[in-house]
Amino acid sequence: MATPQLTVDCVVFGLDEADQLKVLLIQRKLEPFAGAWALPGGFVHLDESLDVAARRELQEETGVETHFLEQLYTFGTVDRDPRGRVVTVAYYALVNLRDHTVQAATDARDARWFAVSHLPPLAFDHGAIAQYGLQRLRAKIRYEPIGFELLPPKFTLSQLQRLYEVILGAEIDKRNFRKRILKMDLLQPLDEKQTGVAHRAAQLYRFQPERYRQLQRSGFSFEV
Amino acid sequence: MATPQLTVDCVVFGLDEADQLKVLLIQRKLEPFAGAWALPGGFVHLDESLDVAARRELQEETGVETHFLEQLYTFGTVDRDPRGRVVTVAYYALVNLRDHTVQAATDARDARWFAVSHLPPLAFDHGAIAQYGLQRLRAKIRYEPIGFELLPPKFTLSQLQRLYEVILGAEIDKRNFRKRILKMDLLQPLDEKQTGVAHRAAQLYRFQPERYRQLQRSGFSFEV
DNA sequence: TCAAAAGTGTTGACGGTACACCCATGT
DNA sequence: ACATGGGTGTACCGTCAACACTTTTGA
Repeated sequence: MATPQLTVDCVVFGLDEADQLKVLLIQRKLEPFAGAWALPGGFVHLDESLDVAARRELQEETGVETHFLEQLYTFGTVDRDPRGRVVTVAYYALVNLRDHTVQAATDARDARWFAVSHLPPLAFDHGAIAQYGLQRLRAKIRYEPIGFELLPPKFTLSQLQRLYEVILGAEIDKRNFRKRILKMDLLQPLDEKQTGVAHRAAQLYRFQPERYRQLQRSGFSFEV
Repeated sequence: MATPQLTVDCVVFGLDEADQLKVLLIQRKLEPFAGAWALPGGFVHLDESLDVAARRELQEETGVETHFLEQLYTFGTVDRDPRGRVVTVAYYALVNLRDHTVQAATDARDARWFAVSHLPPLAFDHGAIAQYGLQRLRAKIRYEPIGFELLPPKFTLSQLQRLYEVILGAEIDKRNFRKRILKMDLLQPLDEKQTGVAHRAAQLYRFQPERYRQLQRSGFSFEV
């Protein structure tokens, strides 16, 4: 029996040096939509699971590897691909952009980071998929500690706060934010401070995933 | 290029007369898993979107039509179907079971309601899918007014409270529950009372979806 | 010495939780 | 008259939001 073809697509988010939220796009070489920007993705092979396919396509098309990859939604309207019936399982990923900037910028495959607020027109229904991913990110960052995936392993509380402010689009009170976050006991203060800044150096912290899982089991729920 | 075949499956929830949470299953006629219980579902046609396919399969296999149908997750491990590579887009649905009891029970296709706490062994990975659906229902019922989909159009506050107690698995204080729910201004008290009960007749209410959408736009968020 | 961000406590308002008794109805 | 669930108000406590000044560092 004939059923639709199946692809995966990835909405990859990163924070740039200026704390701006970015999405990773590739420029299509082939028709349809040759020359247009699109989400990285492609057909699912018969011998790989969906998330393996998503990671493979992301690696092949952009060189990016990510720790955090989660299924977003499956898009399956009849006319979303002019080549015929293609259903796509969309994923979203969070990466520490500093690790990837150079690779993506110099990449022969022409992958680039775009500010979420200034995405170019996208191929297929990828514009809608990206918006959906952003919506999910905004919702999920409030009740799961996934923001840390966008930061380097060692970060300051101000970096974390700016991350929340950018993604949620709202200012947050510094003292209250610090109290809330530190009270959760999820961050480990390191024996290091920020260096090379023209002001008082900030304490560096590390997120403790093990601690989070432990707290989760005892009924704790993350809330920002 | 060969890609996986695509099916849809539905986890349909209903509340029975004794306020027990039930799931609708069908008994398979064909191999693989002939004779085993399974979620209603089947292959996606080339000319129908995913949610249309889900509704069609549900209707064909059980006679049930539902107002509330939402995508759950797409399951795509390589070995989940012995026939070959099959990816399934799972949906969950909520129905007012009283409307469907007779149909399903007398249905030639052998569809039956099972208590969520006593599901038989299911075909494929349908057991895991059903559990995932239950988890989603438990989470979502707290922050979106979807519980009403499980009740008749006219219901009492006690019915609603029992619904929450059964699904969340916790007792709720009657006075606080009523205050919270009524304060939201989502329920319309009707000019009718419960009849035929051996105690004081309860006020009947109707959920106002229009009102909810209106409140949503002004930033209101449902919380129970 | 100046600029720029780090760091730190208290108070008041509000919302949530705990809790017990009388009422209406059918048998 | 009795059994069964329907319906109602208050007081306390804890949590969250608002808010401003001192400290450290490099230029």
